[in-house]
Amino acid sequence: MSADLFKDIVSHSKEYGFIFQSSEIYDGLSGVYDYGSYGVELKNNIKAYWWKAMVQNHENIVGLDSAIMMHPLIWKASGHVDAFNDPLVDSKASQKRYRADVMIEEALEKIMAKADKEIEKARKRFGDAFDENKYKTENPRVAEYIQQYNTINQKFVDAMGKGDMPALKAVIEELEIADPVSGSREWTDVRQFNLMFHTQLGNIAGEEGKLYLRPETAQGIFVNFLNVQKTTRQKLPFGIAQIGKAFRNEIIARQFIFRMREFEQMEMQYFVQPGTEMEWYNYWKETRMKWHRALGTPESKLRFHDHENLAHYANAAVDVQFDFPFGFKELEGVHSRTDFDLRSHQELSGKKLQYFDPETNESYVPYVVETSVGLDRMFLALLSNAYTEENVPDADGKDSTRIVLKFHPALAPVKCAILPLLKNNDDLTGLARKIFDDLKFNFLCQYDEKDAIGRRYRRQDAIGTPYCVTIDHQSLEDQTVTIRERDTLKQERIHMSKIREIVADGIDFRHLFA
RNA sequence: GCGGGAGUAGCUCAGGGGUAGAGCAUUAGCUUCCCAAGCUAAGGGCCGUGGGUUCGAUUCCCAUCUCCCGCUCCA
Repeated sequence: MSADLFKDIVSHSKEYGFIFQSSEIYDGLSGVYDYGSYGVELKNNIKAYWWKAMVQNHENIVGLDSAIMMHPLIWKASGHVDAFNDPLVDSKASQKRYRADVMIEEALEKIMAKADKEIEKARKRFGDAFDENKYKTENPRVAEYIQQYNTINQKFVDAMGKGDMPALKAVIEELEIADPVSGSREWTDVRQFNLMFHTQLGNIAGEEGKLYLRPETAQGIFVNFLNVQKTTRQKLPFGIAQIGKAFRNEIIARQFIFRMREFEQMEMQYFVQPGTEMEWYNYWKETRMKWHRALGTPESKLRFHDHENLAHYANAAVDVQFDFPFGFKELEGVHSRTDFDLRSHQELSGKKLQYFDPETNESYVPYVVETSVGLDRMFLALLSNAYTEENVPDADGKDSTRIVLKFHPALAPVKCAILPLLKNNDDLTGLARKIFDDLKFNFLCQYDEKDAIGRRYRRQDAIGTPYCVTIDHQSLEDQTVTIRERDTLKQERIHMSKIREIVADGIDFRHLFA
């Protein structure tokens, strides 16, 4: 059921120009998608809503658009170079996947644990006379454990240092590591997965010119922290917001635009006085949830999910999850990032990244609370939530189905369709054209005279247009038109001079901030 | 990446060893004053791609690419 719904949404996205597979005529490019003409409108509207909520409505949050390409040392400082080069290995028996380095470390710890156990036993036996160092070298069993640990650990460290995957596999075999699920010792080759895409600067490929495409926008904010703070004269706490592309070489990109290799983030880093970070963490957690709920998304489809395993930089982390057709998944992350990033950059660059607090008269590295929404995920969440198949009465009053995208009017790609009731009447089409030419300066409108009026309404429903204005014979006499509301199908006859006001009010972002 | 399923018109799909169909959609014309209307006509597919078997492959076999489901990962 939900799998079918998901397929329907994917088909609808293509058929109505929201999302296309990248490079489709060349068989596509895995995990990359293009946004079609209505898709880009929706996406731009989501960005506008976020930017208004974050930058425009907070005097102490300012924008930034940092470059995708950055100095490679930034990714060294951020931990991405070291922390996201995972060697992975699969069990052939159970097909379970494991981190090779984690598995080896665990096996090595077990060996050390055996040695420690022997030592503890001996300590109890010999009491005060026990000489641990002597025992370690002279007891054959303990000495062997330690010897084994040292030699294998050395091989492990060497292999990791060189990125030698076959050597890692050899270590796994030497340690006789078995898959905990199947008990099998049959492993695939160890493979390296690099999270970041490489590219190079200049014409000559070499270590010096090696660059990464950013895997998150946040670092562009951190390295500009002082530039922005000084030029905008901000005092703590204050935030820097950025919307931009990021790239991750995902092991497996799946579920349509949910996990893509090229994607877009809407991030805000909020710089706070150390010690106040949890206060702000809670503030942003609630504030961001309100932002999502304001769009009319049912409460049952949004929830918090606390992180149990924290990333290397965080001391608290929570996801805002949305109930996608394939289950509850992360939509946005709110993270307390401590001073990890700024401190790392300060150390590696040798430049001070500190804030001078005039109140306490001291300088310190601020703590950071991050909010990070996946723009593409937001798009998919809105699309999933908006997609509705429902029965409505047809011309004879019988049931017919329609597919309608019930976007919040402020986010809908096209705001208003202008429809002359008949195509073969110059007076009707002429007046409709005049209305269209006037309204098009205010918002995205569509003029459509093709096909029966009912079909045109359905076409607009399929792309989520909130208002349809129809020009009929009465319009020629008294300058009134009918305006149809997408969700209720209700029509109201209004004077044509009122159209702009009604549509403008309906699509006003203001309603999202009530 | 592993296992399973799928790829035929823009969309949803049928078919089948002898170079392809339906419905909807699209375009044009006529008709029609309000929720997928009717009539007429047109355009659009080397049946995902490459190889093999065969006199002949879109159909059978192999490989590959892409998508879906599960496992796994997710700053």
